[in-house]
Amino acid sequence: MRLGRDTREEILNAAEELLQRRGYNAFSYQHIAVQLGIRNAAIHYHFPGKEDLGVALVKRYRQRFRDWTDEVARLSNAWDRLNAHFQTYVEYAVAGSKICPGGVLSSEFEAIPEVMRHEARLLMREIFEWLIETLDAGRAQGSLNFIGDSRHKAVEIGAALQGSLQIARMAGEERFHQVLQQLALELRHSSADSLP
Amino acid sequence: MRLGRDTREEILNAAEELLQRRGYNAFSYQHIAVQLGIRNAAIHYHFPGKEDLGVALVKRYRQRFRDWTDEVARLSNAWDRLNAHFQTYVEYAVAGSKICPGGVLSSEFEAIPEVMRHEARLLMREIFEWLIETLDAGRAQGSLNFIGDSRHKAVEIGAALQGSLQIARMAGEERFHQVLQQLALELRHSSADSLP
DNA sequence: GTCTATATCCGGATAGAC
DNA sequence: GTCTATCCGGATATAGAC
Repeated sequence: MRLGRDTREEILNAAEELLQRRGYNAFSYQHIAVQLGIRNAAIHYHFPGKEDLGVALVKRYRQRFRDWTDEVARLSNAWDRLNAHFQTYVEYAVAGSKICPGGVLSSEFEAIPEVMRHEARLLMREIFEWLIETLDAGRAQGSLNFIGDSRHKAVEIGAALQGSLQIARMAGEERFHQVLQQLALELRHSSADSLP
Repeated sequence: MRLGRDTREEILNAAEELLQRRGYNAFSYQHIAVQLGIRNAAIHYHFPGKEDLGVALVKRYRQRFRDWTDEVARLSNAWDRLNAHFQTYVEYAVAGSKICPGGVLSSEFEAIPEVMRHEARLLMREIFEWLIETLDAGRAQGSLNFIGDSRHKAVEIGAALQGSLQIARMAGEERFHQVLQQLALELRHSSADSLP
């Protein structure tokens, strides 16, 4: 209605918020419609089916991540890049009971349309490839310390981030920050200085 | 119908399976009814409302965990106890795209009845209390090595387990085993023997 | 591009017979 | 304790006016 108002974008923004708060199957076109002050049918004009909306959301996450990696590529220190990645999750955490896209999509994996599953797999893969690269770079330059296979460490970190955001919902936001602190402690700890 | 058939138990078993595969909001009384070859209404006889069923499920998880901790308390080695805990998750993983109760409940936390949330919080707390105790015992006896606060490490481990089960769904079961391997490697690694 | 109105379906739930 | 029948509400979705 108003000049410059991009309804499609606003729908995506509202849907993204709802997705990370309630999950895919627990949000409806009604929720979005009420929030934007429009009608149900208006959303169907932009996204004929709910799965179209779902796919658009995941594609947007993927694009955003690509743009983001391009940006942080400037940072020469791998720990700084990894820390910047952590910040994404911090933003979810402080927003209050928001979980990460991967967390939503994997939890509901068996209950989302196949097209969405496909996009979700791609998103996952892209994130982990970046994580592995970053860990390898960090180990090579000495800004990150860890033992074992970087691919294993990457999944461990990704899983811990995803899991701790969810746990924070039930057990308090501190839980998330404690995990973040622990991850950092272990990655920055040179194995020379030992146990307490 | 048949002698000794306990419908209530069978409903719980089917529901538990569905919960960990599809999530709370994505399974219906229909799913259960079809699976057990009974009618919708029969389930309502045992569990008047869906939330009654949900609460019963979480209470059962809690009871099972209490029984389990009593059992493994025999093991004098903390690493053995922790490893036994890991086995619970391995069973979920090899069952194929099953995630852990905490993972389901925390992902859908904003979309489940308040009574379930309450039970879920208790379950979480009990698991983490046990994890912390176990880590402390392991550190004291030297069977577990880690740096930092045991409460932080406990959440890190719990989050990694929960997250990796979910990630395994999208990226393959190996991911879960890689995390398990990495966790073990780090916990059993004496900081004397250093990087490769 | 957004509306009203409506269609369809499904999940949760109840009443009452057996 | 399980059935049949039925109700209700919510969610996805479409048709057609504006």
